Amino acid sequence: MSLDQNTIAEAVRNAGTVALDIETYGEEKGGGLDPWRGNIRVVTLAVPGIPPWLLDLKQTGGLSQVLLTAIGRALIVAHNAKFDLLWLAVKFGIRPKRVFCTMTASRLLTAGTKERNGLDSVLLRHLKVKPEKDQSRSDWGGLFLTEEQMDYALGDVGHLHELRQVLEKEVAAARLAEVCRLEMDLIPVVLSMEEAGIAVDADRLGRLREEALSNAQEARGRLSGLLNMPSLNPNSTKQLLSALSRFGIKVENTREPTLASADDGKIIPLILAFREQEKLVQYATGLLEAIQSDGRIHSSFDPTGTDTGRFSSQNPNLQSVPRGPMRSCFVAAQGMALVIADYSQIELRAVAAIACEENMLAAFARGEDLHRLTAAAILNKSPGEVTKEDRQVAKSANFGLIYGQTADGFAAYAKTKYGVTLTIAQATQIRTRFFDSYPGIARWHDDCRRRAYDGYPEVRTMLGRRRLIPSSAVFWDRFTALVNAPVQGGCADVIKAAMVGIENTLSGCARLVSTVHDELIVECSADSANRVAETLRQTMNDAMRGIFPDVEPDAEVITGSNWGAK
DNA sequence: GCTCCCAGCGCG
DNA sequence: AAAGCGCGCTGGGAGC
Repeated sequence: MSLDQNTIAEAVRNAGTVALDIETYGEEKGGGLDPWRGNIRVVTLAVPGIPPWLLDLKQTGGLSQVLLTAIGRALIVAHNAKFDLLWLAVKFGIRPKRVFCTMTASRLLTAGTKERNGLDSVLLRHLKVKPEKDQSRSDWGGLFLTEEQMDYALGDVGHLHELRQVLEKEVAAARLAEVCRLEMDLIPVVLSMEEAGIAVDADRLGRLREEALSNAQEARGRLSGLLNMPSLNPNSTKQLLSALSRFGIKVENTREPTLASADDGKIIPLILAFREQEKLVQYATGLLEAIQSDGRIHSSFDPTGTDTGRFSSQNPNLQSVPRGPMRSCFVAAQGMALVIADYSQIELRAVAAIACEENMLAAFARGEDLHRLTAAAILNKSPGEVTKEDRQVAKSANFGLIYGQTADGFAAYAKTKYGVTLTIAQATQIRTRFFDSYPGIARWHDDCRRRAYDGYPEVRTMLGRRRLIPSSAVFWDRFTALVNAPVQGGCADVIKAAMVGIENTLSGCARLVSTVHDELIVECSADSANRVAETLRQTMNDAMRGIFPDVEPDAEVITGSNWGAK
């Protein structure tokens, strides 16, 4: 068996590239998808022009160091490469740096559509190859592999080199080569972030959970007492609606703003309190369950998990952890520190650059607070007169109106989100003044409206990332995609470029542990924190300038012992 | 007992 | 022509 592996290793070295795929299993539920709990059963490998090899690790007893070294130095071709490479990193300690992920390339080509990007679909679409019978959910932990399993595992890997060639051509033809390069360079970075995970103070999180649990139970008890319904389940909107109606509170749904507007000072506050505490319990419970034996949470981050190019995060989702005490439970390991960095007002800066909005660009160049500037403009005040409340209104104006919000929508949002009551006339006036103050934004919206009307089929970021607009899309969906995707996607390009940049500027002295859209969290030794923070700030600003050269960047960094330090 | 969808809500 | 955008997770409840 080791002879076989030497032969394979030599072929891999000669080819300089290897396509690979793994099959995994786990005793626990979900263990087959979790490299910290499951095991690799099969590794299939292929170099161009030679039939693929299958290594059954129960037969070979593992992978030889020679083969591992060869794989580690080769250009890896894989479908969902991050998955396979994470397992190889955790189980064998190899971390290839050159990667071509066929799923990523396919996703870049299909972003915005409902096309599937599983290997079967992609092979069928690009190579007209029919899939083997799916064995991915079969038992890969058995004593012997079945013929079907082996055919399936080999079939997965056998076409990957050819697929890569075809995809690279299509990517180039679609002018996606630049964003494709970025995404491929990013894969090892994201993988090492997942492998690092983020440390959690389980005791602290446990106490937080207990507290929220008792608060929730108390609210629930008082609620059922007040309504005289011992069996009421306040999680059921159906039960809640009928209970409320019997107490004279007629509402059409039980969403938070609806209930807030029907506040009776007794029942409603209890419902809202219950919901809030219940939500905290849910988060805390999920996070506690996700802590691995190393005391850290290794979430999955998916760089092409969205239509716009933003990351998605799951198992658990680290991009929706409530602000406040829960974030303080995410900590630096012993002797380490966290550097928390975020791009200040990055979406507004991106909009200013994309729309060539001179007033905004000038304000950023002067280092001004744009929410304050907007407040002065829409409320017809001088910047010195702007109150905190004014600034809140302006903030919601900046974020809402830019993405197409109507006057009605803006009034409703200001009310529910900031408790600021506006008449429709006031909201309309604010909207008018906003676009008068920022004529570049107005022209850009006109342009997008025209394209939406004309059925323009795609929208791109400055880097070239593309979101296709399905021909079935109605006017409004087209318009919002046209104004939103270049901004959200452009900002995603920026933070991704920064993450790749960090590999060069900070490798060895710091490691990425999490990211939340405009925020990077880095862990480093406590005594290097200040130096790391400054390098990180510069790297992030450089990445921003690389993509939006016309606007002043502003990355802000903070160091501390936990995520709540922000 | 399982799958699917919806309502609701956390984040940027 | 429609009424800001982008996600993931949970529990309830319908349907098979």
